[in-house]
Amino acid sequence: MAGILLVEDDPSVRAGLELALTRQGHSVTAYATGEEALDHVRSRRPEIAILDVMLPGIDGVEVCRRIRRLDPLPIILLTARGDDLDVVVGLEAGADDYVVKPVEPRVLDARIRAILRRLESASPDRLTFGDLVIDRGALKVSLAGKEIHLTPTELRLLLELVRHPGQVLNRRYLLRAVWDHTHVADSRLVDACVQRIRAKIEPVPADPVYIHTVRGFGYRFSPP
Amino acid sequence: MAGILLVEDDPSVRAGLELALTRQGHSVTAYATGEEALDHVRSRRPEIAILDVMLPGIDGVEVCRRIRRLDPLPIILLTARGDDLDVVVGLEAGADDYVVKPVEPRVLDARIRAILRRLESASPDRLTFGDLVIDRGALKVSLAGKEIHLTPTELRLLLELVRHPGQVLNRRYLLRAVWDHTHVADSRLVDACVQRIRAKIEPVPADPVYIHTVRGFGYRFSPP
DNA sequence: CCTATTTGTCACAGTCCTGTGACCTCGCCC
DNA sequence: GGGCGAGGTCACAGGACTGTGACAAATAGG
Repeated sequence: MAGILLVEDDPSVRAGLELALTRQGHSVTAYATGEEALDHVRSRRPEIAILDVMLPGIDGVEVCRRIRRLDPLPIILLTARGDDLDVVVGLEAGADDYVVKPVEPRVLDARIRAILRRLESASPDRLTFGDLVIDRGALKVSLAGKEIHLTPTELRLLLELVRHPGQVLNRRYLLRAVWDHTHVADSRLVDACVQRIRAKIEPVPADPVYIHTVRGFGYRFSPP
Repeated sequence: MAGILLVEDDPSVRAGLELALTRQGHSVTAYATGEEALDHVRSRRPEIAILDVMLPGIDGVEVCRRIRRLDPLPIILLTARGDDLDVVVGLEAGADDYVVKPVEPRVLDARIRAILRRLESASPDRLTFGDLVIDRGALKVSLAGKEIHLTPTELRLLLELVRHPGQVLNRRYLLRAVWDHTHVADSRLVDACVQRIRAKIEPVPADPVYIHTVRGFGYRFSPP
């Protein structure tokens, strides 16, 4: 069901959690280090991340912060210590929950489901930005009530921009997120695609209301 | 700030939590029973509810279920027992978090903020220095509420300075950090760029408030 | 197999940005 | 106060970036 990213350096704990969560019906990918986890977030976009705090190299809290810069996905921190200060620091770093080991798999599962449930209800399938309505369930976009036809790539790019409203996303990021390519950096692909979307959704493409160019950095979707 | 509904039957615990949360800047309404809490949800629509599980009359988990039928507001369950089964049952009942008493007020506050943050779905990566606001996610800079346009290089330099508030950064360092290292150290490049930023963000560029010159060393960003 | 659609690439033009050097001003030290 | 060196200011030409339309390759559908 959910694509879970699990990071835990202790092999036996890792295997145990992976097995337990898989049994609960989740699809789990497990790593031992933060670096691998960050790569995974960049390339595979999991639904939720579970990070052990004590990791070799970059620690879990720092991984949490870095993931936050990449993606708003929910994060559960896992730790052997239940120190109050740790909890506060972890949550301030952007984590959604902080769980003390050892944890019963069914408890972890319940917490995962609680967070995902909240996320579902908080992010409905239909998003409205002024005249622009994006139906993520039906994969339909309409402007002022009239349905707009977007091609698959255009739709993926628009959805990716919309997932981070107000944030500037650079071309490299978008190339990785929308196209799976390990593309050359100086490709005009993103520009061309943005331009095509603008032609369809912007009343005045030359003076965009939704997708703004941020020279030297990338593009930003922001509600009008 | 947030309208918190607190339900706890033990008067001393109730008073303690109410005080602590109020001190953290929340607006708290406290009750001793679930019935009162449900009335409050119906009439006042709080932003978040914190429920003790052991309550006279309707217990906290049941209150949680009934609130869920009324309103999707986030709920934190509070309990003296940390039984795994209780946790699972509580979260299944629709709670967003489950905290075991005794709880440090700052931990509770951190958990409240984590949930509210998730709900607002906004992680405003914002820095504020007096009138100057720098949004690192949106890459927007504003002064006294009015948006300022910075060019890419100006923005990179400002961000680099802001990353080390109060520290003097020399020109060589800035050349490496902001420009690629292929530039000669002995140029007016950094100065010119600082000057351009000052012209945009300093009320009186000749008497800078944000970016200070440290003769013979470099520049220092320090909040006013 | 043919056609229509979609997608990646390219060239070009316009706009905006930026590094540079010259020159000026200021602060500091004697 | 004078001299010196560091920093401020400025204009401008070259360069970097992006928008745009055209086009060919890839793909899907009939």
